[in-house]
Amino acid sequence: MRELSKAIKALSDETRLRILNLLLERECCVCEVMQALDISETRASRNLRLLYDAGLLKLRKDGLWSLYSLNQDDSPAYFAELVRAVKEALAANQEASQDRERLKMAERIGPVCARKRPGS
Amino acid sequence: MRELSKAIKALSDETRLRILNLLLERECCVCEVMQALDISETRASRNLRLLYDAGLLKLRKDGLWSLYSLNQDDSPAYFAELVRAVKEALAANQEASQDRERLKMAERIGPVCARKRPGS
DNA sequence: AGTATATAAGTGAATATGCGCATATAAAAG
DNA sequence: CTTTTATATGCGCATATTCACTTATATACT
Repeated sequence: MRELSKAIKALSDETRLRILNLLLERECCVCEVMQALDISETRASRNLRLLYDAGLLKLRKDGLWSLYSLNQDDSPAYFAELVRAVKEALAANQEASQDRERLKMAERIGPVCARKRPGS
Repeated sequence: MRELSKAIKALSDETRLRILNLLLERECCVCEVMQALDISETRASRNLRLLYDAGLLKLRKDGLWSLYSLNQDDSPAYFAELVRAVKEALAANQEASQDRERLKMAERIGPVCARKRPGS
């Protein structure tokens, strides 16, 4: 019960729903998330970590990059159901689809460069 | 997005998951919830109200009683998916099934009498 | 009207959450 | 070893959440 409420709590925040929305598209590093959502590095990192700690994400390191993706393997079966329900809700959502569009423009260039980039 | 995160937030608390678990069985009044979960009237009432405000519950009045039940009609389609996912998670949960057992013993007798009852 | 009772709501205290700023960590490159 | 850079984290502040205690509502009964 504790584990379940923790996972749901992790999903109960708008920033984290937007992050999950991105990761439903593909694996992302922190700086791609901050670009696509136009949020600070701290905020992206913290919320990714929180989703990870709840057991919803996998983490893979590649040099300096931390690559987060959905954990679809070694998590309780009902996690997948929760994520599926959220995915369905986000599919029709306008803000979510804008974020998905912006993710296509995001580059794996690090937060320093990302801050310097124009727009969005 | 706001509405979605609000609904998920409503589900992200252990007390409210336990309440939802009861309402998946049947319609309940406040004092049945407080008996089955062994919590205070204030706590039961407040958390039922919160689930109601999130759009997850229906409320029906019968004299002094407030009867809450799952809102399966006029709520967004993805609400049903969320609830289904939670139901699946609770089905296998020990504490949840204990609560369901205790609900069978609960009576519609009002919080005053419920406080006087022995046990649980 | 007056009383009993099921539920709701105001208030305040303890705790938790979300975020930015500054700093730390760690891998790569020079 | 030093510097650069992607990410993580300690700290503090503002806000939100949760709960119990108390009081208010409102229905039913006499």
